[in-house]
Amino acid sequence: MNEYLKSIIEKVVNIKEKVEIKKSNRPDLCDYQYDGIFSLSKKIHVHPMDLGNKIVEELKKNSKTNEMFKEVECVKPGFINFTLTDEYINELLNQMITKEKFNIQMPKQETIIIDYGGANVAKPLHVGHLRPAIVGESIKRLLKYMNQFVISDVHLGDYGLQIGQVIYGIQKENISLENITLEKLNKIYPEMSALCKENAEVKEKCEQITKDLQDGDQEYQKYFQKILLISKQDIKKIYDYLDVSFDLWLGESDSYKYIPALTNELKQQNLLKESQGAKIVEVEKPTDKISIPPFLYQKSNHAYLYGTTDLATIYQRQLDFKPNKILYVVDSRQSLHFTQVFRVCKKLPSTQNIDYEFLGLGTINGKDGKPFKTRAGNTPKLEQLFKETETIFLQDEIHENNTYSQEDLSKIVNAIIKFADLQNNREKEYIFDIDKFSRVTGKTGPYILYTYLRTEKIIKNNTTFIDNFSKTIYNVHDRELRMKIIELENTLNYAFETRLPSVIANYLYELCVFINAFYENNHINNLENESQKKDWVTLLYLTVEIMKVLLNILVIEIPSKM
RNA sequence: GCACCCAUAGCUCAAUUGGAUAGAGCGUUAGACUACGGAUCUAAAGGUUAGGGGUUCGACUCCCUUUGGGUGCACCA
Repeated sequence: MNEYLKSIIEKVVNIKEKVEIKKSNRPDLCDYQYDGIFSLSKKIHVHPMDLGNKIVEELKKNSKTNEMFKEVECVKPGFINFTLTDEYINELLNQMITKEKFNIQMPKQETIIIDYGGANVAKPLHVGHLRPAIVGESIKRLLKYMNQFVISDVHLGDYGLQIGQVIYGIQKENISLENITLEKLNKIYPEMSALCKENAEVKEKCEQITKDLQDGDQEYQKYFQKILLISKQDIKKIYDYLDVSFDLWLGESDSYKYIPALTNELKQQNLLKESQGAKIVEVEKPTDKISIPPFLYQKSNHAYLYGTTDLATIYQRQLDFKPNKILYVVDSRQSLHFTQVFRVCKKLPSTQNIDYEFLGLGTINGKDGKPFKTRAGNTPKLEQLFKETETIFLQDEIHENNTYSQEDLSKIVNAIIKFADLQNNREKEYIFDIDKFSRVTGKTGPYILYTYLRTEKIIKNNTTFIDNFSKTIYNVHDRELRMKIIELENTLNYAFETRLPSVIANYLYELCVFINAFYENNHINNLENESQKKDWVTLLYLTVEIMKVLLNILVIEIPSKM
């Protein structure tokens, strides 16, 4: 459609212009609109109304126009309105149902590394880890669906001060290597973290342990390996529950062996500078309006920092995978840090050709608008949160006579949490209200699942009917649902470009609203007209296929019942 | 102190990146079940898009400014 209009416009005005037909926001007037007339008319000094009419006239000369559009008109300066013919809508739907991936045109393939776990070893996953996991997994699936070659990396925080603190705690309490357990780790970390804040001497000791560990101290390495093993198992358990997976389970510690080569390259480029005993890289540009502080590469005690490992990790990835892009799905508060890291990368020959994207996440807040805490004032652990969600969901009297398998329950809990999270723009913070999210009415996971299941039931009862669409559309609800389905390509492309799973979540919700309206007003089982029945079953079949794909991108699995 | 982000219906959020009359859910009010899963559907009420100025044919969207919130600014990650 865009290409077609573009060719006509080029013919009329004789200049090349990006042409995009948008979905109309005046559905009473038309299905689609083109609103670029004003800027065009300014360029060639013609009145917008005259230009609009001229383009419409040219369009109407072409027989293709009559096949596609029932109406093409310019009723107001600046706009051309398009209304599709039923035949053309059905033609598009037929292509969606017969061709692979709904006949969506895919962007060109690139190698993309996506970094989104960010869990820290030695502490249990809490609410703060929920968003990076869900949003990251969803973006990964979206990119894969859009034909990208994607490699995901959990990038564990496993070599920082917290390890030094935990090792210090273990030694202090005389725990032997084989007696280290998850419970003990979960207890020691917060204790030592607090202790370091009030006791400078202890903090210094922990820093020294961290440094020695990084330098390869045998004793500390043994502890580290054990902690890593225990902690990874625990982290994996939670990610498994969330259906979140990674191609690479690397961490900060894995990047250490690349630091010498990285340091070499920095020296070759003459980028390392001394400052107050530490080594830094200046990242400010002359064009900057604000000042960006220098990137801290190495501490004055010669220990490395998370920025160093971030750089070394990029260096490693560049060697292993030659990626076109690296995406970071992390807390927005890390924005400045990554600006610094990316700027250093852009100065180094081996990493400067990679595109870096910082995909920031807003925080999850409680009902009071402050960061989400339990009643006791702690950040809730994810395990607790899942259990609580389950309880709240089952409390609704609707479920009184229902029993759910544990498998279905966990799928429902996942749907509740994920749909709530993903429908929000990832850059903004949002209020976590589990009572609201668990409700079966409204814009919730359960509503989506309910819609899916009742629609799928019809198809299961009528499978033999699935076929191509005839040329007919039967009523307004029917047409609205078909129009919504046609929007799929635009939606996926937009979500892909913006890296916003919320675009998909919102589309899916709107699709459900149209399905339910269709469902209520059009009763398939009573139909005597076989052709119409076939059309409608086929329509619902296509809808369900689309829902399956979108739910998968949103990391939501479908339970056997609701 | 400097910088960045945010402010939209009573509440929680949209608005395809500058287009026509700013849309949903919850809540409120009024309707629809001898029908494929009523956990649904059909409607109504609810707005000076925080205030003020500017750019533009056109501004929730861009610029300036005031107010109110959040966040970040070198040896934590």
